[in-house]
Amino acid sequence: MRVGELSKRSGVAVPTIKYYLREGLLPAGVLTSPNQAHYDDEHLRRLRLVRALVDVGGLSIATVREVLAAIDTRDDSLHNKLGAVQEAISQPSAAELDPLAVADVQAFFARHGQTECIDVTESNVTLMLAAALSSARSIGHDRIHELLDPYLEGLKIIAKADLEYVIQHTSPDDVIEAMVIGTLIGDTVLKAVRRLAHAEVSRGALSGSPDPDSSN
Amino acid sequence: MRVGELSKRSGVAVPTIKYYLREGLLPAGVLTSPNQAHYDDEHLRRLRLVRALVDVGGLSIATVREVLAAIDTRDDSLHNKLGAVQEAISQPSAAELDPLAVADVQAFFARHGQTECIDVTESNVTLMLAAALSSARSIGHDRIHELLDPYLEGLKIIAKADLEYVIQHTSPDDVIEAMVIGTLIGDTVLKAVRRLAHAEVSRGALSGSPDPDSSN
DNA sequence: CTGAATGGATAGCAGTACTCTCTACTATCC
DNA sequence: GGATAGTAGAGAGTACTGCTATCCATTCAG
Repeated sequence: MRVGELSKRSGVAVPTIKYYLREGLLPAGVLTSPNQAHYDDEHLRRLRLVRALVDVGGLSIATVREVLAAIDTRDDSLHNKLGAVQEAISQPSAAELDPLAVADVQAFFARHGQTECIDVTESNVTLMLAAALSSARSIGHDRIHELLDPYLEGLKIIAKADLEYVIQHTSPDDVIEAMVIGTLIGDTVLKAVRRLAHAEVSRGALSGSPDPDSSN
Repeated sequence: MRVGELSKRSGVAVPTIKYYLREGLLPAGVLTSPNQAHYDDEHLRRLRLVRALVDVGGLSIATVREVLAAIDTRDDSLHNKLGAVQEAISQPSAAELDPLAVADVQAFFARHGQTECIDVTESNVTLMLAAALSSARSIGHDRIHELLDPYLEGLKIIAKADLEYVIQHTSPDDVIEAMVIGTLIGDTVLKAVRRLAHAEVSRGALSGSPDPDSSN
């Protein structure tokens, strides 16, 4: 198909597709003549992936490029690839780290099997965690780290479901893509469902009248 | 204190503070003369809150303004206030909703006590959820809704921990602020811990050598 | 043959979050 | 009392992002 059809089928405007081509988010089509190129279903698929990363994941164009690069690394183990993708989609805030927050993270790791001291700056994921705890501390919430263990407990259930989903519903070729999408969409879904859970909980606990009629 | 000291104590540059004042994120100080104003600890506190919302929550200035407005509504029940804040911090993507995704959300509510049909467009939270499921569907993941129930199960544990944290560590005056911060920082923490959980899980399941040596 | 579409390139534009500059002042130290 | 530093308020300017618009030569479709 040509760019016009690609645009129609994906719902992405032609100039935007051209922009993505320029930015390297989309591989160039096969040139059949100096000003005619042919795009296939892989392009369509990739284009939809880009849109999903941007729309659902809220990723910047630069981050999308990193994620795609990680996905396209074909000569690496799935585990390493997933790690690379995770690094790409986990951009920590630039704020300074509170050493106490770093200690919180290290203690958390120590509690859960990590025997030796870890360096939180080694991974964006741990950095993100430490940065979040730092921010909490900076505004006076120095007990947030107490939430880490219950969070992990809940997330074990969630991560297990994630894994099962990926295993059941994707071919090996698509595992990484599914993990990215699942992670990003899952983040959004988790956010939303957590808010619903909060609302549910607050209905009983925080309502104007101290009415202990409910739930739990 | 004057703006210079406010800046020093908060780590926010004076021009930025002035910008926040202009944008209504920070109430004006008490003018002691035409070009002298006095700021107190409440300003400092609010300023740090703004920074936390921006840095940790990744909220836009406009969204921060909405959140603050919701927090400052003093004549409303906590539950309603929390709802308003949640609406403010839950900005769904603008993409079109897939009716099937909407049905997924409705089915989810039906499974969990909501007897009558809900209108997903009535709240940003449900809209966010439906939008995420729509995006998933648009790229061929039409089974993501199967994750909702396990997610809820995990999130019940998490939300309970959230509630306990808020009750134990905050005075009634600060409950809403703590919920906002806890929600936003919690989102980030959840993201990070979920990624760690994925890494943990993938180490066993996806490693290059199909080595069934581990875990669960 | 004609007109729409295409590839490729460059320029422009709207939004965001500041940041800079300027004009009055005021406050204070010497 | 004068130099110096700090301040309020307001508008313009900046850097970056993610498109969008325009242009041109070419080419394909009818």
